[in-house]
Amino acid sequence: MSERVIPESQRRRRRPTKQGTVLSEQVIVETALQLIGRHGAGALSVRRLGAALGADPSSLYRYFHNTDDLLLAVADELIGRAQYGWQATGDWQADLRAIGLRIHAAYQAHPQAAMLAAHRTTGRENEARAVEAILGVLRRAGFPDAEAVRIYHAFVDQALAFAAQDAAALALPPAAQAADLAVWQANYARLPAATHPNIAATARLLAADMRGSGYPFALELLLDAAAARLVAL
Amino acid sequence: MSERVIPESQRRRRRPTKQGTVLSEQVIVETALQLIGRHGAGALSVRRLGAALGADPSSLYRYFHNTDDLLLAVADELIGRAQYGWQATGDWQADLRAIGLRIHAAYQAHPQAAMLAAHRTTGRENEARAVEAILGVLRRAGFPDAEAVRIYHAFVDQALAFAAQDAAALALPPAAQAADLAVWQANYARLPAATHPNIAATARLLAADMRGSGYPFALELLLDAAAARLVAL
DNA sequence: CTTCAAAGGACAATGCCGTTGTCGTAGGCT
DNA sequence: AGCCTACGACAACGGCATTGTCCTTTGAAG
Repeated sequence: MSERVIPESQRRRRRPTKQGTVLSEQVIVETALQLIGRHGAGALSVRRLGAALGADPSSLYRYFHNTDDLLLAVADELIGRAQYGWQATGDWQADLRAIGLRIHAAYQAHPQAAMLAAHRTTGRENEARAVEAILGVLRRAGFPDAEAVRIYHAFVDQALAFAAQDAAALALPPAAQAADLAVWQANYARLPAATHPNIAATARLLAADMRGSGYPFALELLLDAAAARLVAL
Repeated sequence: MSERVIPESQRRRRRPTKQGTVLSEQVIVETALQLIGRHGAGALSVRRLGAALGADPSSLYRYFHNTDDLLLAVADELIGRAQYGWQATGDWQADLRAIGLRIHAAYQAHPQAAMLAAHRTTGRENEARAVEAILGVLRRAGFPDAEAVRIYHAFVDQALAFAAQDAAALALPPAAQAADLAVWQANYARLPAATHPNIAATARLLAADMRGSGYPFALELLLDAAAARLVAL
């Protein structure tokens, strides 16, 4: 076979599938996003995507080389969505907080794609725009260049790392997801004070706190520490 | 079949496989780590693991309920290795710094496994020991329980999230790894000041800083912020 | 209009995968 | 010495991504 993919721009024919769908990169990517959103993590397989589109699974290989290729196309869409509509306010802490939470939220909306996207440097337009914006906020806040770069690095890596981390939790099969949670609710709640005094003393608090993401608070700590450094200059 | 797993502690018989291996949780987990390390994360399948052990794939189900269970055991092994030989010093900041860097280092030693394991709550022995130790450091430092738990959450998730993030970079094929770096060295270095003034102004610093992990500095910021909160109590 | 190359959807097959029902053997207790 | 059953082995099932091949349909050229 060697190669059956034709770039979207060079497509001339549009032939409907047996069930009447007219395929295109756009339609496939959007359906994939819907599939992930509606039926959770494991739902994205070539077979199921084909079924959702009303097309034979193998037909998708006319549009993407393989599943990774497809997921990258989906991921590309996400990078843009994280920034969509953001505007600088002039308050650097508020701005960074907003950017951090936006990145986190955008990726949580599509956990499957997030896991792939979060640790790749694309060097493409949307990424460059984000780097530029964050560096701008820091430099305008008064951080010297070297310090701005260090904080940028910690800030962005932390946002992406947590995004991937929390996405991974969401992308788990429901059973495993429930099991992970149950560990805090049941397992740790029962450890005896004799062997695990600190866990026993805080079990209730742990079970409550570990339900959610650690990111918002971690972000707050990072912003606090950065502010302290700005003052100390 | 319903249930064929017997807890390691209650095992009495040790029957060698056809090829002579004597199975045990330990042997299986260690072989899994080797397999992942040598042939990549994709190499970990029940079938291949069975082959590497000289046992029928189905035999592993006498030791683990399913692959996820096995993966959790591998994850717990990594957590155990991170703590091996650690001792509290009484200086809470130094202690947390040491634990954080140890976790990070232990996972970097097995990048492929780290990617699979870093997102999971194992509920197993080594994890409980780590939770207990970290909570102990924070409570002894004087943080009230609720605050200790919040900081524990941020601290541990940050360590694991960065561990997974940096592991993913290490686990990339060398070519892709080089390409990622090149983005900072070449791509961003060439963006014109007209469109990306902040990147242009810091390109050299960026290229240098983005080579390494953002974790050590992010950890420092977290510890600084926590210390400030302790003082403010 | 008619023609006709080839785009692209469908089918079938390949070789993975995790998992489970079942069987027989041998380990170790009494 | 004899029994029970733990546990390794075998075989089979259904689902996965991917690919070789066929054949219908498209749409441009004449």
